[in-house]
Amino acid sequence: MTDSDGHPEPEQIALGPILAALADPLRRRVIAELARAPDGTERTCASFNLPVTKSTLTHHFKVLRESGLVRQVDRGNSRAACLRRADIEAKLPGLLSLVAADETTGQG
Amino acid sequence: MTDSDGHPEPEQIALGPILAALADPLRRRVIAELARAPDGTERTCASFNLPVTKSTLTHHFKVLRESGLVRQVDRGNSRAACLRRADIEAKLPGLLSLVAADETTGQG
DNA sequence: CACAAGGTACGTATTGCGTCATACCTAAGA
DNA sequence: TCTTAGGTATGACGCAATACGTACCTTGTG
Repeated sequence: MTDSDGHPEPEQIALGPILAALADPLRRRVIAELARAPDGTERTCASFNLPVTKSTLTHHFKVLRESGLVRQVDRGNSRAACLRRADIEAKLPGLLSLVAADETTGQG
Repeated sequence: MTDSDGHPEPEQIALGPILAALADPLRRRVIAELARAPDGTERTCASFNLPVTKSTLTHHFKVLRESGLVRQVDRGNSRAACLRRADIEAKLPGLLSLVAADETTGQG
């Protein structure tokens, strides 16, 4: 066990929670933006400009974190979220490409 | 428009409804079994032995049908469901492999 | 210290989803 | 024709998920 601060181990990443997390349009938008960005990109929760309040934002990122899609690291003042690209690609190869290529996930 | 009897055209198949459909464990189990079977396999709704009633079964297959995952064709007495493998693979390549390979989708 | 910014936790309302029961339809067989 | 089997449509119920407001914590800055 490394941190397990709500983050599942790479082997514990399962299809069910991942699909459940990606079923929500807002969460899928977050993953799509992260997937299109270069690997290792760190972004704060608020930087995605989702049309929800702070508490709802926290809820969505908790789902993303507990599903294993993103890792949240403390950056002093705020908390940065970065995509667990390698872990997901190892367990579910090609999934992130599908989300990234989805034109429905409008960023405009 | 061909049939469009609740079946979306191949171009209309979108990631959102597909993921929403696959988020449910019962529906994912159906798709997993169909994906593991040879292409063109036709199965009746009841043949999957899902632990739900008839009406719930109809509901789930409606979601699968309207998302574009399966096509339901009238077979006189009953209605056979078959996986729209080519259509899905064209829009979302690799997705069916992930569902088929998921060991969480226990069939035992 | 005071204050603002970013997140979290708790409680709560509301919506959606899965589930069922019932009633109805169609096709095949006795 | 009657019965049985497989599906569908509708309505209702319960639970989970999304959403919000509020309060609170932490870090950084004035």
